[in-house]
Amino acid sequence: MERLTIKDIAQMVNVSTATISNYLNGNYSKMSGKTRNKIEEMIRQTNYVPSTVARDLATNDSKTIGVSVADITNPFTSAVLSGIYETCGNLGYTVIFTNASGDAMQEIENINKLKRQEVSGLIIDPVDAQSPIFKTLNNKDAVMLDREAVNIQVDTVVTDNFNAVTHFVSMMKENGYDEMYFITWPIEQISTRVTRYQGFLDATGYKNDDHCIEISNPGGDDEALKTQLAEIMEDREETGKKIGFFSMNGKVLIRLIQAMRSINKQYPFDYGVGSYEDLDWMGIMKPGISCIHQDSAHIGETAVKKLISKLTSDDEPGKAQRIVVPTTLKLRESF
Amino acid sequence: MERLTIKDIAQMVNVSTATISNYLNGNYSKMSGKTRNKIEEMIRQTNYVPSTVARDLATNDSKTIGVSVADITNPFTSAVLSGIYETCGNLGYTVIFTNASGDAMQEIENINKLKRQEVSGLIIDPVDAQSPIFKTLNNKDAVMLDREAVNIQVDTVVTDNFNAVTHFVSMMKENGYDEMYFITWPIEQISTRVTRYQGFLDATGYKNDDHCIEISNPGGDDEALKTQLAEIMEDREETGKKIGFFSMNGKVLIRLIQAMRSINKQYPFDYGVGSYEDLDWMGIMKPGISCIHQDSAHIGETAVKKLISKLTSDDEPGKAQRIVVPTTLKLRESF
DNA sequence: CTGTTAGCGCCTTCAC
DNA sequence: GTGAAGGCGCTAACAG
Repeated sequence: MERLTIKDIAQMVNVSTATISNYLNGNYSKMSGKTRNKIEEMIRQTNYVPSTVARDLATNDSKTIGVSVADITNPFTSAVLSGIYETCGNLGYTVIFTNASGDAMQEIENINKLKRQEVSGLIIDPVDAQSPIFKTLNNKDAVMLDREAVNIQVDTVVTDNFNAVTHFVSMMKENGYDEMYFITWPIEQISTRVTRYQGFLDATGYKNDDHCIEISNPGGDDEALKTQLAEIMEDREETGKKIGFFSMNGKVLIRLIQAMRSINKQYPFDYGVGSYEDLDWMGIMKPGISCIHQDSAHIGETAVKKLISKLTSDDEPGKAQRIVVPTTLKLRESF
Repeated sequence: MERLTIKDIAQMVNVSTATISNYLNGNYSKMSGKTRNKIEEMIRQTNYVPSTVARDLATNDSKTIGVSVADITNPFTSAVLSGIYETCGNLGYTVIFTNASGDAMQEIENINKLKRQEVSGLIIDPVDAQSPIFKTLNNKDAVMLDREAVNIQVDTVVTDNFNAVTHFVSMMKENGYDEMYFITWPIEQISTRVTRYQGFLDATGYKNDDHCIEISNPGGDDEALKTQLAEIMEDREETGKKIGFFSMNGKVLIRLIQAMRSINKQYPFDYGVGSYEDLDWMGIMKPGISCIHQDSAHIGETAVKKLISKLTSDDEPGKAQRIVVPTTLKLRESF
């Protein structure tokens, strides 16, 4: 993919490679306007492009940041990645990206691979924030985001899950819902799920997990869910209580609505719903879905800025920080 | 991010760097089992990782493929990227990724940047397949996908847009739709849009563009669309014709449904709809949306395989090929 | 202003 | 089996 070297064009212009190098690095003060012009001309003519790998080797700085994402297929992730990419570009960094596809083992491999690539820094959207691999990270050159470890070792950018959910669910309660349910993929210590659930508990005041419905994420059939929902709804008919559901994310919401539909229940008449995550289709659903919106691209941007500021400063980073990014509410007609 | 070098561990084990290098490259036949063990042990102890950039420079082969995507935010794109990433990983390649965010200028920059990075090969999901930048590509080390140029210069992996749409729209006609409309973002010579539209024309037999509705993609307000739809629907009431719409993609479909709803029209009663693109929410829409499904990850996989087969073969690639990937239909209740 | 000269970390003959 | 030495393309002092 490459051909000419700095030496070639040095010969052609009849100067030393050092001068070309200086030209390449914008040190124009170190050469006459004349040679500068000649170099410029020659580079255009020959279509010469310097080798970044040689440069990286020489400077021992790749100006690339390695990214490991949990699952690129997730809309949240691609938005984050988009923010990361754009911000890196603005700051003169390249991104090399790896995808764990939701597999914690793959994630470990990815991180090792990135280290081998001599990236200047790491941004990680973890599958498993508790993975031992993260203990090997240095807070000087890494940032994590979204899911967080219980004792964070590196700066972590997270969404304001707790307050967002507390606020949202409180609103539902104010709207007269007597009984609320939190529906989610298995919580499994995953910080985002845990925190959203805590927000739910905080708003509702429930002391046990009777109002938490976990569904398996692979899909599978939802018979168990249907019967559980049927019972809840039946109960409602007897007591006349207004009941509401808060879904941990868009995919779970889809499952909920499908299951409800199969037992002939419609929101917002038979039940109220709200969801974490703001997806475009939520606006065109029969009654629109009220939800919590997080600015995913901004999360990526924040992570990059934090990382690069650490990379370019020479004082030690100190204790790992938790950087929280706010959310906004999108109120529609689903409750 | 790096510390030890090959020299360091050579000293520690008391052999030359060449031996270490041989070890690193699996040339175990070139050393005694004893030294091999010592080296292995030392590498584990010291946690030494060889520098890829030095290796790349020395071998002049980076084993990384550069990817330029049109817009990472598009679900199609992230699925493709996921396929690309996975396949590259299996084949021992790293991917470095750039995102044009739908901007043709940015795309040009990205491609130049990738070239500078000395990638072994390029995979491009173009914003503008006609961009002059693609004339600079070599069919030996590049593959394009999705959108294609009128005269392709490099192998291009595309979806079977024409047949998919022809087939789908024909089915709608068979279901009794007397009049069909194709709704789309501005076609603007973009091959995927052009081809889908041609499939539509083929199925319907329309000779002019009276049944093509273009909407602007930024969003904006859809007043024009609403009045246009209102007229069409009014006409329908007079003539009693059954009318159907085919949407070029999921986002356009959302706009269509929203506009229809604002004039109080519901599918499948007042009109029928179908769409290109299969998104998860289409299954939970009031009546489910019938659509055309494309296996995006498979497109990425196909592109990678084609590329790597070219990179590793030493005969010239010859004329650029068009590789078409099939689609499947998902029939639900929207028409 | 311009050229010389060491490296950067690894690979690869080519002798020993 | 092992080591010495040159080189990959570029940068960064240091001289001149």
